[in-house]
Amino acid sequence: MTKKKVTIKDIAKVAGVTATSVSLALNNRPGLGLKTRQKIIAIAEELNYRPDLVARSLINRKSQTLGLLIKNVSDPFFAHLVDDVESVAKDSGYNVMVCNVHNNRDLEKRHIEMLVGKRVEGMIISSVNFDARHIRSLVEDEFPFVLVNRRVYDPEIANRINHVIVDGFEAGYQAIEHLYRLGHDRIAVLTGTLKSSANIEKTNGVKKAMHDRGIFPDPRFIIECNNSKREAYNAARNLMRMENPPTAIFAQDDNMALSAREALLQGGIRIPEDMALLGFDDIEVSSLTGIELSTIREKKPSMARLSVEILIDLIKNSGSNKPRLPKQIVLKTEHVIRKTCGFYLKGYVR
Amino acid sequence: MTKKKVTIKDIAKVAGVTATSVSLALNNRPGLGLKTRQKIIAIAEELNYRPDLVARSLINRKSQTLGLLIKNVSDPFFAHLVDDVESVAKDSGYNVMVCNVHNNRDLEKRHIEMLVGKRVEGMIISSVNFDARHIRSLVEDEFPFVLVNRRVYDPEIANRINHVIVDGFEAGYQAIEHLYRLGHDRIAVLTGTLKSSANIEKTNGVKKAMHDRGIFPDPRFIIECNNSKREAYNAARNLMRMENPPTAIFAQDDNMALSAREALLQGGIRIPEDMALLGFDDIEVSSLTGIELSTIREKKPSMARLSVEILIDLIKNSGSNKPRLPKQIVLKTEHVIRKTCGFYLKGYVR
DNA sequence: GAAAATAGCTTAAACGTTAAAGTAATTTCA
DNA sequence: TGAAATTACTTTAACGTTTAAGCTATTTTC
Repeated sequence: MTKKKVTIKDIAKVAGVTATSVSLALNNRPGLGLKTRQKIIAIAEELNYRPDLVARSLINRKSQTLGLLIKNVSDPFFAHLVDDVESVAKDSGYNVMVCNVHNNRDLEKRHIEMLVGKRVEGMIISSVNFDARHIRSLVEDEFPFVLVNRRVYDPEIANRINHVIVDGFEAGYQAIEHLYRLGHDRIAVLTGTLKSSANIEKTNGVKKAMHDRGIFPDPRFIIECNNSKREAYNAARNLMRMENPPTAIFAQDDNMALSAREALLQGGIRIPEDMALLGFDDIEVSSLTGIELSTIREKKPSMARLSVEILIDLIKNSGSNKPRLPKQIVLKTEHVIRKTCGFYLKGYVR
Repeated sequence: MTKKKVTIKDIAKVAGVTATSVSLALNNRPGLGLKTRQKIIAIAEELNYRPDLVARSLINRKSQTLGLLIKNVSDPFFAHLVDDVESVAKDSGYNVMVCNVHNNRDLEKRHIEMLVGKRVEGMIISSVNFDARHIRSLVEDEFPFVLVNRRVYDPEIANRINHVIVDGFEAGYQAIEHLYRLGHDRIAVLTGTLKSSANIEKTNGVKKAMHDRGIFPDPRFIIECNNSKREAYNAARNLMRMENPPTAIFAQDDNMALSAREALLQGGIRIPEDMALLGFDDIEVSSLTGIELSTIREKKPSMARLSVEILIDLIKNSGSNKPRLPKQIVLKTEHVIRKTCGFYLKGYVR
């Protein structure tokens, strides 16, 4: 059985003082004589005392903890986000509770309630479905949070929300432009979940770019793959088997791109000779020799860093009631041209 | 400013009852009339009440939370571990707090204290340096925890600790045997941190296998790369530039193997023709077409699943004081033969 | 119809900590 | 020298919940 925890009272008893004095001593606060102070500290050390952060949280309404909601950590994009968020948060003395939400709206809601219940001081949310109700209640409660890579359209709250996103529209637009200039006009797009603003906007950019260039794609070319590897794999396999297949695929994240790549290569399709491939995110794998996926990535400073900084600022100022404008940051993207888009094969042809 | 939270007392006031009644109603416990019960629930709903889990934790000494210590989540091996642990834990109603420890013993200690302070009910530790003091104090406090992929040698506590590990010795032994049978006797080994039991044991297996086969490796062939990509990259580059280089490299994790691969390929070395390469872990990337890293992996059921199950069992029974033998599980490994070890090139030659 | 049981609620205490206010002894300094 | 200030501590209450025990009025039992 777990041994009984040593509390401040146990120390007090041994030291012959009151719990308050122990608290003062251990927290290094004035109002106590040097001798008593040292005695208390020694006893605490001796008894191997560890403060109960739960009790402390309860009384000062702080937890020194941030919540982070993501899709799932085994996706390298999010893993990297977690890492960055944690390291920036740590510099300000915050711990991070990570929750995997798995495209499950109900799970997201439960996790948000759990985090609020655990008194996290703020949240970074990178998982939210764009019309999520629960976000609204966070806004109404004036709970500090920042959306990352997601935005909310709900007009009643949209301009009260802090977010850090990439310019998905432009990225989508330029993706198509890039492929178009490489000579493609039969371009398939594997979209992420269209419940997420990031993917909606990329898709809008894609459509606008196509429209501007007079491309009217086969509707079967725009496939919602929900950021799922399996779905992307299947979609690519179906595409390549069409009687009149596309000549390029733009996958809205690198995971899907790599899965499509597997499908194509296994089907004997050469990349980029037979099919150009363009991803999004520039996860680490994409740069490996033999993979060399052409892709698009956010420019620095990272969404992770920015969002934590905004969040902490938000928390710090959440006492004051001067209304502050929400920070809504849109990061630009940049192309990382490697081998799979075919640029190095033939360059731009138009 | 964050709005004031609705508490049980607020509900009580509105309902004209006492806090106790509210608690009874919301927790669905007997001792209340149906009408009052319904009224209270309605009001709670109305006020958008969310229980304060901190207060609840304080009183029932439970947090419904497990701690998980890993090196860092952006390493796919650990990301996968996190994912598995979380999903198994969730099935039993536990949340998971993940802490990245980054090879930093002090950080590990602080994280452990934080987790204990936050009253996690148990921990899964996959980060610990084999001689870590802090583990000892967990043992002394009879705090429930399970080591994953790590074991502790300290004889005073070694047989009181629960762990789930892979048979590193055998894996290391067989790695060398495999390469040897493929014709190699100049084999370099990129080890993980030798502060971790997992790597120590792999290395012992390696040495034994070499010894048994009369191989006395150039000491410059055994390189501690600390599971670092950069170090593995540099090590591989140095190896290939030697006047009498090895003909095979065994990297003790796939990350290092892939980094070594980069170095070799960039240096014009063909894999496996000029240099065979064998990894460990079988992370997802390793199977991608064009990578096809030969590697070694744990057999199912996964360490993650087993460890959570053991931990939860431990927690459940931590009230009873019948002493239970610690569970110490050693998983076998299996080879995943792909292209980089050269098996498919020439098969075993001895 | 009196004793016993029950239903429906309340009171009080507890979890481990911190904050605010209070008290007694000591020091300061005009 | 004596009022004011300071020091070194203690007392009390609070954070939001749960729980054991208590109370009262009603119902059941035989």
